[in-house]
Amino acid sequence: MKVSREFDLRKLVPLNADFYVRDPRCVACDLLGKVVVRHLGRERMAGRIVEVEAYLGAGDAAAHAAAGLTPRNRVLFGPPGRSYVYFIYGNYYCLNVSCLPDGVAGGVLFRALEPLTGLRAMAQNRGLTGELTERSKRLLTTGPGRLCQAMRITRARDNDLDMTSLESGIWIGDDGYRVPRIVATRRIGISKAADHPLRYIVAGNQFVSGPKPK
DNA sequence: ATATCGATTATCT
DNA sequence: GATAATCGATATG
Repeated sequence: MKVSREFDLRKLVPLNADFYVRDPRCVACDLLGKVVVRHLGRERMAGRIVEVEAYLGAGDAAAHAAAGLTPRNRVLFGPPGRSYVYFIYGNYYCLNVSCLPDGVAGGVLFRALEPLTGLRAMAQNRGLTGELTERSKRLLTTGPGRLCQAMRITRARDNDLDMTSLESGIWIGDDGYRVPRIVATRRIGISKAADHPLRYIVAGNQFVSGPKPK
């Protein structure tokens, strides 16, 4: 998949809030192939979305929103297209985007990106030294904790940002790229409601988490 | 290649 | 006090 050569940040059009006012399952599928852009001062990083998970509202026992509104998860209940960043396992952050209209909970977790620009900075943020090989590129943004570390996304600074705005530091754009094929599987790392196929991956993409396919 | 396990802390019960 | 939308290191086939 040689998208990086063709990638042009200037051709990226931000997704508007209406995009996110839908069932998280639809939003999740349609986010595959879109691009996450991170601005940090002069630093610019971007990666194509290749793996996501949908989290629903009260009916989804695995969703943070299932227990009702709390200070932590309030963004999920708020307006669409905003960043929900949470801290997990004492070490890592995970990035989500809120879905559905204000007052209705739902979100999509970003699980893996194919790095496009700013790979050097990402490697530095991840503490990786040495040459970037095809192998080590997979360690940059493959996995929800990794992609947050690579892009220096933290809850204190980056929770509840408007991801439809170029000004916010994290936004999502469409450059017209369309993914070849989508596969749905069970979600990773959950114990409740684990049997629903709400994880969506770009079939055959090397940057999807888990054992390397062939 | 797959399996197991420790790290480390915010959040909720 | 228990758990977690994880990762990386280590061990073993």
